[in-house]
Amino acid sequence: MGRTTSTVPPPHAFGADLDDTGCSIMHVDMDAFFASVELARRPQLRGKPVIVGGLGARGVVSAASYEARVYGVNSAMPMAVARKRCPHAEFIAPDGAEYSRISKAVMEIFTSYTPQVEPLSIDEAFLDVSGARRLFGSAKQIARQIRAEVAEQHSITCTVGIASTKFVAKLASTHAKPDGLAVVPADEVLAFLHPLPISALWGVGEKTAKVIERLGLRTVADIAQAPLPRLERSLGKATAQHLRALAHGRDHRTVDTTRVEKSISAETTFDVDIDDVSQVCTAALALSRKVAARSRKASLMGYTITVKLRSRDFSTKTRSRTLTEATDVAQEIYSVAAQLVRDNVTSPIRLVGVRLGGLVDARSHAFQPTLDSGRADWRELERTIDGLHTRFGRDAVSVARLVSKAETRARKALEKPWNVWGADKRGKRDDRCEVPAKFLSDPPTGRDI
DNA sequence: TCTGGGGTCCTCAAACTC
DNA sequence: TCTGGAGTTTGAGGACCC
Repeated sequence: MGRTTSTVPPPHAFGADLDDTGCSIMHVDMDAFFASVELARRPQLRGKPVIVGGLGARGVVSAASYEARVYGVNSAMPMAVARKRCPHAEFIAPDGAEYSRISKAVMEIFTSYTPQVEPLSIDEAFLDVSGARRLFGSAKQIARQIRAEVAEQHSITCTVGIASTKFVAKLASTHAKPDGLAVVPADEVLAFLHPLPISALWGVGEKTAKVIERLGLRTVADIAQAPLPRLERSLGKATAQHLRALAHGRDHRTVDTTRVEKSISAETTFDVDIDDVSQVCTAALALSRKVAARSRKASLMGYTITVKLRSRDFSTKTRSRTLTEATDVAQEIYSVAAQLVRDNVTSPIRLVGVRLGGLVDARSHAFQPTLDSGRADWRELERTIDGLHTRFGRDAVSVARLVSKAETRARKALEKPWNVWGADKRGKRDDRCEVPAKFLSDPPTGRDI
């Protein structure tokens, strides 16, 4: 979200009124998306600097309005720094559900012009409009209509880059921000690309830029002219060939509407570093539940469970284990994650994460009950809890270990079996959210639940 | 200034298989 | 049956993206 380092646009080969013949790839990027959504629903804040991000001790900026950027506030910046630079800004915690809702609605506008839409993240997408021209006009005309519709329906602005390839379209939108439209004509691609710094290339971040600079290369033109073996020695074969192709304006990737998720993860950073393994395990339990619930919602199961541990010095350790059967059961994910945590926590931890990888479609992948009959029971229980969360909200049911003492006290007054296992308050079994009979008479036990 | 969270992809080395 | 080499798989770490 606007994380790309701003570079000086080349003086030529780029603009809103240039020839778009042969340019059917569009990159649409919402401007300061999270901040714009907040401004749209709180118009009284318009004109004020708005900063969206984690408000905790270790939060960072997720998005800053352009008024805040004037003060040097950018995304990924520690919130403490943002507060110093722009103390009078409006600071808002992110509302992921609302951003997802608006994102979905905006993507629907895109698909009303072409089915060839590849969402890249919550706030940007590639569109291939080659098949939409007869109906809606040139790429530029389509871009203008899309921008107008997004602004009219959601009171937020977006920027569109149009080019013959995805990479150049993306660069064009980066340079046209905010609230802009830019075309890079097919025969002007090299004139547009070559003056840019190496960091403009997709895949060149801080580390790679340093390696390339050590070779004495500064611009995209330098990469295009450098001997390939020299690049390969420093960057590895794949990266060198990739960057070299981009520097020559070659990008054969098409707009891909069939991207599938490869992993589902959740992580959390503690307000203070934790050296108590059991506390790290408790966090891992909450993360395992989150990952499992999301994988069930997406009808996915995974084979590989990875735990990520970040220490005080920011060094990061990942440890994984691959199961013989795919799972979407929190209890299974957690039992592996907890073991990995216990085996690998040797110093205070600032971040713990849990990832489920090796994903397969749960609908075409039969769940394998093992000799341990509890496996199917746990799955059934967790599916029931999913239903309760959908109907009554995420606070309706939780795991005792994850409920704070204050909440526990508050719940004492309501402490009846039906409050825990999903029946209604009159004590009747809920026929729409069936709870496994086993757990009504014999709730699950175990060290961690 | 002190660094979130959710992802993907690449590289390298070790383990495994043939 | 043992052994070495080549190819494949897996795990770990790092870099990058938004």
